[in-house]
Amino acid sequence: MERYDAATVEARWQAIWERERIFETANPAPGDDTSRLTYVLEMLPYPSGVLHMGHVKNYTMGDVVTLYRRRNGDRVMHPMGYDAFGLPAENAAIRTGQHPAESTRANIAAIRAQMKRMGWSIDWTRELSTSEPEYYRWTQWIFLRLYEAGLAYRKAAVVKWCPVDQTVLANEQVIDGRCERCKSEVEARTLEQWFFRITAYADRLLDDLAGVTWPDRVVTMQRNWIGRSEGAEVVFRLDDGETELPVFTTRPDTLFGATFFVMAPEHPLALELARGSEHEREVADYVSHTAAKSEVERAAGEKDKTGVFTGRYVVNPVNDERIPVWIADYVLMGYGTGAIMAVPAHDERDLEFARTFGLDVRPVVRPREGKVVEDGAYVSRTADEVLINSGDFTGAAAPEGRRAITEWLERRGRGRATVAYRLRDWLLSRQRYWGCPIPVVHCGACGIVPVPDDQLPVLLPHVDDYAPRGRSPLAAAEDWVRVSCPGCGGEAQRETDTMDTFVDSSWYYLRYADPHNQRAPFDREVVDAWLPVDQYIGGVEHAILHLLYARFFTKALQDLGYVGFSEPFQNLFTQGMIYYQGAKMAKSKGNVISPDEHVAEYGADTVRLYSLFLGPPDQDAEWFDGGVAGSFRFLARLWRLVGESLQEMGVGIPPAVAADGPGAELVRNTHRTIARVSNDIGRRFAFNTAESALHELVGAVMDSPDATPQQRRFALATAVSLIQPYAPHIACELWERMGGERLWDEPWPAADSAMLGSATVTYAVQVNGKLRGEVEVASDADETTVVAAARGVTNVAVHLDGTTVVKEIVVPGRLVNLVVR
RNA sequence: GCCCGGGUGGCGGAGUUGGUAGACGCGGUCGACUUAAAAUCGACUUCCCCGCAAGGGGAGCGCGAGUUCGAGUCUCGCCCCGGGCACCA
Repeated sequence: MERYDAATVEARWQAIWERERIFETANPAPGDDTSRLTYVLEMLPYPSGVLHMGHVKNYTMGDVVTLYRRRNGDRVMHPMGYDAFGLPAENAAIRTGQHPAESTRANIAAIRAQMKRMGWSIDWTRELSTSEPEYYRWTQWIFLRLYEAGLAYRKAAVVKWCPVDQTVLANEQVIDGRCERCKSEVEARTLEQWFFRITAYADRLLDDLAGVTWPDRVVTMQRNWIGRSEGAEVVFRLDDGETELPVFTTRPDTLFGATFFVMAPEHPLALELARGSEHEREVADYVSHTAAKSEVERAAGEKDKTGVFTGRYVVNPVNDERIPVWIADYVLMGYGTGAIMAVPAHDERDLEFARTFGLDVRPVVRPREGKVVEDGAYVSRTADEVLINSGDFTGAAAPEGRRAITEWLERRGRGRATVAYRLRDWLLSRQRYWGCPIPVVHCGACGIVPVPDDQLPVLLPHVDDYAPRGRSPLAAAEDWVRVSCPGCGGEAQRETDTMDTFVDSSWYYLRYADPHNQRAPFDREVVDAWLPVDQYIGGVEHAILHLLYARFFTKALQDLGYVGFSEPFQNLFTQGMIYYQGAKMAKSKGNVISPDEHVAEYGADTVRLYSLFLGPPDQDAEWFDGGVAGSFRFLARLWRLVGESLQEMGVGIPPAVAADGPGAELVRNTHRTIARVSNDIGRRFAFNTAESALHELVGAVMDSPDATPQQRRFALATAVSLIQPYAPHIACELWERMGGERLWDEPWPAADSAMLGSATVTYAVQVNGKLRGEVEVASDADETTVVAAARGVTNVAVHLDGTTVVKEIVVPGRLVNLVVR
């Protein structure tokens, strides 16, 4: 047989697969059995350049799962698309002068070509791009449905502004006070912006995590992000006797320990309180000073407490005590009510503040056991505490005290049990060009008017100057902005902000199911048949943003009756990142390896194989170029061995062969390999060790010259069959040469459980836990026989000499340990 | 500070319910084939000690304890690396 030439083999099979359209999976017809419908999905790429090795690993993993499941009888949908709107394309466009629509189109074409060259079994009839009007028309449509439901709303708010990208950012896109993308410090601005009311779903987003099979750390990250805290709202009254100032606390049991009261500088009443008093100037200075501080200074800086006294007091509802009101930036406007009761005896931050400004510290709980530090202040973490200095509640255990005080407040209308969340509403407006237009019109007479469905899509106009200037570049497209109001017909303006890209990717997995629907984003019956996604695969960097937003969309669409399920992704697998030369492989780091060179040198099968051989798929891995050759050698060896086998016995694929003669072990080994590979791919997601098992099997063929040609063929044919999910081109080629047909239609090999064991087993023999020898016995030998054989091993006997065996431990099939004295 | 991962040869990593640590691959050394090289095939490749050798002994999975006949794996206390959150009341 000629030498293995990947390029020829791969071109041939890719042509066959395309001609036979084997990657396409039609939607179920009415009445079809839907029980085997399976949806395997990898996160769609962002077309800012070509694919790199991280993508290769991601999509190869999805392809292995897809091919494996197909051969196990599933009808698998495996689609692909492009998350094509967004800042990187636009920023690149500003640099290069190429319009984002053009660069995006070019990048998509390049990526598509790469994907086809990799031989991934993608159903191209379902391909979509979020920047195409056929897609974003429905993004707009969904926005309008959320708007009608009150889940999209507009409000003026202090928002995070990126001065470089010249746009607002969602909370989730601010990392340590810096823009997630360009790393510049974000600023605070007050703007009218669009929000999605994701907070309305906080509890469900939290509770439904129990029903999905996701990595623990992703679940934990989402939980922390939502940040649910149970506690109470306690209403303090200002010394004017009227103004009510509620606070949120998780520790109503410490209410008697409140010795002062603190409001955030952004609190609407902050300036009001000191007006006309001697404190007015100081308070005003402090408020404007903290407003000028950047997020970075405020968040990452020292935790030194600063603040000013307002000269005002509030009354503690539980004991009518007057306590001073301070303004301090350690209280955040965005959480709870923007004001707190300070209990310095039992809260670190309050204590630090009290010490800085000489305020009272009054302990009101005491641990049943344990030390009380200094003046009785300590930060409590245990539930085992008792109330002290707390009026009628003194002596109660803390949990009871908590309940009792909350009820007491509730009865008097001075408070109630409540829940606070860290999660904020999702700010979706962006003052940028390359995004989905928000389909509303601003009319002087009617206010905000949604664009009627029959006028969708609101097309993104072509503008030549899309450089950001703090307002959307769309505002410059005056002809486009000017529109007649759909309500009154009067003169009106289009909304010029575009949507956050994460809106586009929050529903794409639904569109795949019904990608050409012209009347609706998707048909409910179709999505209900396919979804939730059975296996979602992507980078862990999306643990919060994308996954949280997509879950929110699914739940909102369920409530509106458009889908019949509440979670989009039943099983999630997060792959680790690929490092190269010690850094994350990323375009911004300039250390991106494209698969193209390696594919040109060794072929797609080799690159696919090596991308999953690097290590456990959920862990980060270092790419190193030298390793690719090893995967190629393996395929070339398999190729050669099949060639030799063909010379030896011609074509034929034996369904099973007997385990007898010198090749018996090879046959058993083959069955064990089937079991290992199936378990590793199907259950463990251990793609690297499945490959190792196949290496071993091929090695065993070379080590078994005495096996019969049929036995060797059986082992080789099985190896070819098992390698197909990883290296489908060479597998199909060799399978065909051995006399098989359409390997992708062949059922996945089944291991004969009777063949999994060997005729004999090797026992390790230990004396007092130390390995002293090995002994081979029949695998059905009983314990007595095994122990006798173990004692007979020369080196074991030496170590037993002059001792008494007090205990014999036999682990069946593995080891004997003789405990001696 | 809190919450997750991770730490095993020269390197990437195996080690499934506690049971022969180092599978598989990379790299390296030696050998076969070859005029030669490449390719391929074979042997060796954790460290130390004894032995010409076959073989034997000891140590060893970040560090220190513990449980156990037996610990990379379980428990406790630390150290280091990576990630997430971080004044969230």
